[in-house]
Amino acid sequence: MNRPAPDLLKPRKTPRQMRSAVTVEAIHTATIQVLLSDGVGRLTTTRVAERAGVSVGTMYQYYPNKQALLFAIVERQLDLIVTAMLTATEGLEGRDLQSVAEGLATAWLEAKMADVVSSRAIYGIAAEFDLSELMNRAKVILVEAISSLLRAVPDARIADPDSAAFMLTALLGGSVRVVMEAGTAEDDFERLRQELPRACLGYLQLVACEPSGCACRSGE
Amino acid sequence: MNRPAPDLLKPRKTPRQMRSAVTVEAIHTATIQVLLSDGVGRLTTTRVAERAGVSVGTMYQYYPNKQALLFAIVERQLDLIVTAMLTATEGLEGRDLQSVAEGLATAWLEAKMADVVSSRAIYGIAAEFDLSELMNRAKVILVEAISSLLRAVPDARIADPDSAAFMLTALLGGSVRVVMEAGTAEDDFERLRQELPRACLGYLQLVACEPSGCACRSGE
DNA sequence: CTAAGATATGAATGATCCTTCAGTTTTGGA
DNA sequence: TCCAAAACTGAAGGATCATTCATATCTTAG
Repeated sequence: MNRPAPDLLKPRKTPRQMRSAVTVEAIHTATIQVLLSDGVGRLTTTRVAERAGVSVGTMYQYYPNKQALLFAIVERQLDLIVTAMLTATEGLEGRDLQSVAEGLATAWLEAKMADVVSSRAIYGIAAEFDLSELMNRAKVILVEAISSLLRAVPDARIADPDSAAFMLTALLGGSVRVVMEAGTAEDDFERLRQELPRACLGYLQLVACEPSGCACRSGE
Repeated sequence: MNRPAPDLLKPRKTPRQMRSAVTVEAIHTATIQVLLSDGVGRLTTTRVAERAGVSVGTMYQYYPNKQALLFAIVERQLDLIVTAMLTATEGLEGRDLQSVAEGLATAWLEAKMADVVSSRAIYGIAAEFDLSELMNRAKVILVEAISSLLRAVPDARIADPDSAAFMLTALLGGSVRVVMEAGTAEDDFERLRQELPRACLGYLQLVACEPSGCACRSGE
């Protein structure tokens, strides 16, 4: 949809003085604010600069164009999520099926909820620019980590850990996204917090059962 | 984010002659095509008109503005999905838990896959304009239908059918969306087709188990 | 066949926006 | 203190776009 040369998307220069670091940070948060209050379609370089208390030219000193700015935001946010999930999986290594299922769900929810604002903002960018490359890179890492985590579950043998991991990321990512985009109904979030861990557990129990007769042994 | 007077979003007039009906249809499909090839951000009234083989003015005879055009597209697509799901739930009334779970999953997949193009296009619109009202209306209908469907399952008592229905729509809608947006990898679709029904079944079995001791009786 | 209504045209308008760059201000080391 | 590098400024260029409206063409009832 939109695949410009990659050099055109990287930041122009890194801040050397303290003040410019502050500026970059200001631009960063201003972008997210504008993204939320006005939407991607109304996100303007001028508007961002204004909100950041900076002139447009300054913005272009750090980002070669608007898209680069947005990509930087996405990348940072994606990194946050991925590392959060990676540390979560580390902590779950070797735990039983129920702990793993619920651990993954709550870790994901926590990571997303920690910065609902940024998360929601990113969903907006995704529509306008082609983020599939960035997203896929993150997805691959996650699927791999979860897959090996599933292999290490002591109380269950999952038939196809890769498929299961793939499906888990789709379930986690998708459901949270849908609910977040739908609105701010605190009710819905509460339900999600309650049901998402169950959904993960239910799915894992099922794919763990399949090869041999089902017993649904896991903790209950 | 974007909440204009509703009258400004309704079509201006309905075609009276055959030729205008053709025109409207052409505009409709052209919009989707442009949406896919260029993205929402590059969707231009001129571009749409060109693609439809029509002049810009013609477009404005039927839609008061660009947003109205996009809303019309979304509404139509949403209707398709909802009615598809409603007929599916009708057919599942009274069936056992496994049939219901798998029936819902495959119905959803079928509805979305039937017109991947339009579905994907809509995901794009969602970011730019506030579709939460339209989406919510559809969601409410679906949740209600699924909830009552769950109540009628003979071989299981679901503790909180409303929550379960809510969660099911989130799982279905979210996972399919995520996979569709990620790219066109046929592999992923295949996995989804295989795993989504299981995910639904696993979740339902779990929430059906909970109140009293679990036995995981359902068909296997 | 004809007029009235329906439909289509597309240049012009006015607005918005991204990006640049010549010039100014600030910083930090010598 | 002084200056070269680093940061910052914002008006202006150049491009795109949504929307309008005066005009032209088509359709159909009578």
